[in-house]
Amino acid sequence: MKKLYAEVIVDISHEKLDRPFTYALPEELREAAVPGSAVTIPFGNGGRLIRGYIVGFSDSCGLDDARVKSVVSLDTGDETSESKLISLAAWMSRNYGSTMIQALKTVVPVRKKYGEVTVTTISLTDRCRADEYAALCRQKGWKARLRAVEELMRYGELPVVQLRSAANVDGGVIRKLEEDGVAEISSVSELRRVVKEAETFPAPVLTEMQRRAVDLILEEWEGRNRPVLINGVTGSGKTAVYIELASRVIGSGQQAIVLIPEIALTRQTVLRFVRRFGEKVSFMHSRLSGGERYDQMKAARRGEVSVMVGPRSALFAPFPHLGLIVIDEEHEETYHSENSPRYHARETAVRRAELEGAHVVMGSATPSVISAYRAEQGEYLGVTLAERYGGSILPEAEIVDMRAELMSGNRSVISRKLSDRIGETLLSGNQVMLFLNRRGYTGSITCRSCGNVIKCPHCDISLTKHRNGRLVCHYCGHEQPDAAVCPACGSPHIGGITVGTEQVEEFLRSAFPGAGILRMDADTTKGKEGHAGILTEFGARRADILVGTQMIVKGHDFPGVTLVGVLLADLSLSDSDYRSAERTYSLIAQAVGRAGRGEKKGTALIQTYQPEHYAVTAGAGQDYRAFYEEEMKFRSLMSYPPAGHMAAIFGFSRDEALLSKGMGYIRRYIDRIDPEGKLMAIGPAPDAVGRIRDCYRQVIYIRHRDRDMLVLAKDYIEEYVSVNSGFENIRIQFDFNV
DNA sequence: AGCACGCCGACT
DNA sequence: GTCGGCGTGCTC
Repeated sequence: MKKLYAEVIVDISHEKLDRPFTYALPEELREAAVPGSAVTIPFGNGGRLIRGYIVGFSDSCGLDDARVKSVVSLDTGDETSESKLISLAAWMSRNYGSTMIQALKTVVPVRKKYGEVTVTTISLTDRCRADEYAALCRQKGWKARLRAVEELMRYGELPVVQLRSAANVDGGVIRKLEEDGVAEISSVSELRRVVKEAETFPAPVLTEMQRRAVDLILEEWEGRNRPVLINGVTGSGKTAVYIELASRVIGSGQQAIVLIPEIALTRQTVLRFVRRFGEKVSFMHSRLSGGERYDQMKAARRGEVSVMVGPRSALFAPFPHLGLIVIDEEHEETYHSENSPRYHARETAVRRAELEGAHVVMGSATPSVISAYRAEQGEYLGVTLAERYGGSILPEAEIVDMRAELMSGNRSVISRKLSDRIGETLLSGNQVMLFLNRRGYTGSITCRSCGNVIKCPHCDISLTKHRNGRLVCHYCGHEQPDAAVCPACGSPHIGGITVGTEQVEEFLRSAFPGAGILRMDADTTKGKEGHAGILTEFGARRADILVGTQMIVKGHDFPGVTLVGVLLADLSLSDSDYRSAERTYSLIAQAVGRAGRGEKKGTALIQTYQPEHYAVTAGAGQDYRAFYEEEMKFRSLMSYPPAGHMAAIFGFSRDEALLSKGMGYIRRYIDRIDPEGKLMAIGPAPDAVGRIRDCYRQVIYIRHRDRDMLVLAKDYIEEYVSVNSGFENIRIQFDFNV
């Protein structure tokens, strides 16, 4: 029988070792070994035994057989938090079709060069002794030790890493100092903490409705422990529920992870956790340096913090006794990773919780259709928070038909009605928020007379205008010439809509000369405190009108705002993928929810070219149920998720012709995988961005009723690609969360 | 990260 | 000569 080799990642977090090593796999271990298996292997010159993880197998090895060592044993049953994270990585690599190394890197952060991370400190045992020792070193000419002792004497105590670089010595020298009794190394760390000496406050008293939700969830935890989906209208106090549940978990000696979409936009949520749990809270954000991030993870591992608040990546905090994972705003797209492994934090959280016996609680005012579907199927426990906190009433929403506006001669982006309302609101001394929906802005073609959006005849997805002037479908590759008149009504007022926040601001300045106007978009928030600065200004009522893109509708409460205007509400409907209606509903409902958070009753005005579209009407009324029912009809009809399963196969290459050829072969191969023909494939077509840094990108979508079939197809395709030499210069990536 | 190897100055 | 610290480089 042929010899079998295992590719093994060694359990040493160091840049230089961050690659697989080949080991021979003894015959008796073959059966039980799978990718992700923990193994004991000899490593280094001394052949000392360390832990490693199998990431793959091969029956040949590229190097001299004599140099290859053997796997000593398979390690099972050692269920530390770390090894559970490794199995999570194995699951991710399998489920999302990435390599095990990529998955491991995502889950277990690899420590970059030493320098910034301070963990253990070294201190002098006794001053006189150090003096004597220094003299001895001088006499003996022990340069390295002398440098180290002198450095130590200067500070008395300092981090080991710092001493190593300052005195230019290695671990051996430092160990010698310890052996000779001059210094002692203490493992008391100096982790840089993000929360220091915060004052904590008792938990706020829950409302009757929140209390009922908590009880329902606690009861579920006692029994089936399904993931919980809280559908709570804006202002119903989901955060209070999260905090209550987190304190229960912490009270029983466990830890909690709180995922949020983006820290800049959810500052208030983070602050509430800090106010409640103080120093026990740590949070992560993109501005954190690698070292700081590493420190936060380390603090979690040691149990020095009990709550980790952060984006997607915080999901991998290595808590020893994870009890709860909260996913706030679970519908947000930032939970879906764009890099391999293209994991979804929601699914991965559920999997991690399963592995560690923890609970998952997610919440949203506008749940993703997928989660709502799972709740409906009983896979998740659905909990509803229907009332707004403090009894404040839902705003009155009105839909403005922009087609009529155009017909009566108003070609500006702001309707007369909205303009009038803005005037009234300013007069009464209240504030206005104008939300410009810029999703779908990239090149879709809308008729301004009838609201028709040009769609693909095969996919029911908006066509996108390419630079060559042709209209292209990103799903199936269908192409047609640009239209001069609307195919539905014949109007010549058809084309891409080009409106920016700047134009809106200009319009407002001329229409309301006295008003204070703030603009918030990618341009004005570049600075460090960009978001916070503008929001504080507006919150302090130093301006009357806030104009902005998506970012202004998320999270913030401004009691002074009584009017919210949504411009181009339906623009996101023309996003070229099947989730465009979901996104549109969510944006409109959130915008409407911003109006009238205080005592005063609010009004929302929704301007649209498609006033009868269900995403618009349901969004205006914040009627999730109505939206969901309609949307599920569409998804079922088209077998789009959650009615069916869908995956994307991406191909990347610098050679466009080669890529097209290779993807064409894959497409034909897919058609042969399932003899029943139930595996549907569309494409290949250029990806949403067809080329990045001279690397061409194409995508094939596959759909099937069962997800297992898609995973099977993935395995087949991977095999196909690895045995056919034509794919050497094409990178293939899978995404199971399209 | 941790270990061995080889270089180089110091001491018998 | 040879002993031992110190820096370098490699680990399947």
